[in-house]
Amino acid sequence: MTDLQPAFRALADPTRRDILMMLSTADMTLNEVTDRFDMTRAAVKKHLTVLENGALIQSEPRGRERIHRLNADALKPVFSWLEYFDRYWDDKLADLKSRIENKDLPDD
Amino acid sequence: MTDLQPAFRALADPTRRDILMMLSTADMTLNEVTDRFDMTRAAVKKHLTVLENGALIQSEPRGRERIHRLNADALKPVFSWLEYFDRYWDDKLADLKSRIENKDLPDD
DNA sequence: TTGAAATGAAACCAAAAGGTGTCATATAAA
DNA sequence: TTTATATGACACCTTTTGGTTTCATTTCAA
Repeated sequence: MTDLQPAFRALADPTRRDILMMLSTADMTLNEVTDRFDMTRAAVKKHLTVLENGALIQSEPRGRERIHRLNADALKPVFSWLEYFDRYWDDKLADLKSRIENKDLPDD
Repeated sequence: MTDLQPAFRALADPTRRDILMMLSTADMTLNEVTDRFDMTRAAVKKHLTVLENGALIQSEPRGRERIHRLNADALKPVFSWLEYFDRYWDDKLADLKSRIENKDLPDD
């Protein structure tokens, strides 16, 4: 089984969750991410490292820059872990299923 | 909106995730939880406090004991937060929906 | 080719986290 | 009513975390 710890660890910080949200709309360089926070580039760099350790993002160099990209698939094991508990929800599966089914589906 | 931080914080530790799993099968006292870990009662007590701060468990005294119970509903906001990202999954919604639909449903 | 820009990396720091042991208090039981 | 049990609350310790500043390296651009 996959080691959930690096991913859960990465998700535990609000700044890192914000970064994930940001990267869901656009790939970004370190400087671009830093511009959106009130902290130093070095601090943001550390957050990106933690996210990358959890495989929640990937990055590759482009010239002197490095592009950071969301890797949403790495959230699947986390999602699955949580999913175990849905059988203990008061309203069970109903509301989750309805939420999922009301999304703008791709082409199925 | 709900403050996700206490819940994500609580989930970040593997011992606490184990405790949640344990409490999903049975309510337990502090001593009962402690028996299943290789750490002191005081340490387990702290974990229970963090879990309770995230509302992931609830507790009430019973005589000189205190019963700890899973509160799975508190995972819903976490689940919802993660759910945002499923649109970025490679295989989109297909596998999640199938997993959910294959559970032993209650009575619908 | 020289300077500016983007990142990497290290040393350092304060606070938070995860543990421990000890003592106090409340309740059950002999 | 003693005594044992279950928990609560501290004080304390070490490691991790989240942040900083500083310096080095790589690459683009004038």
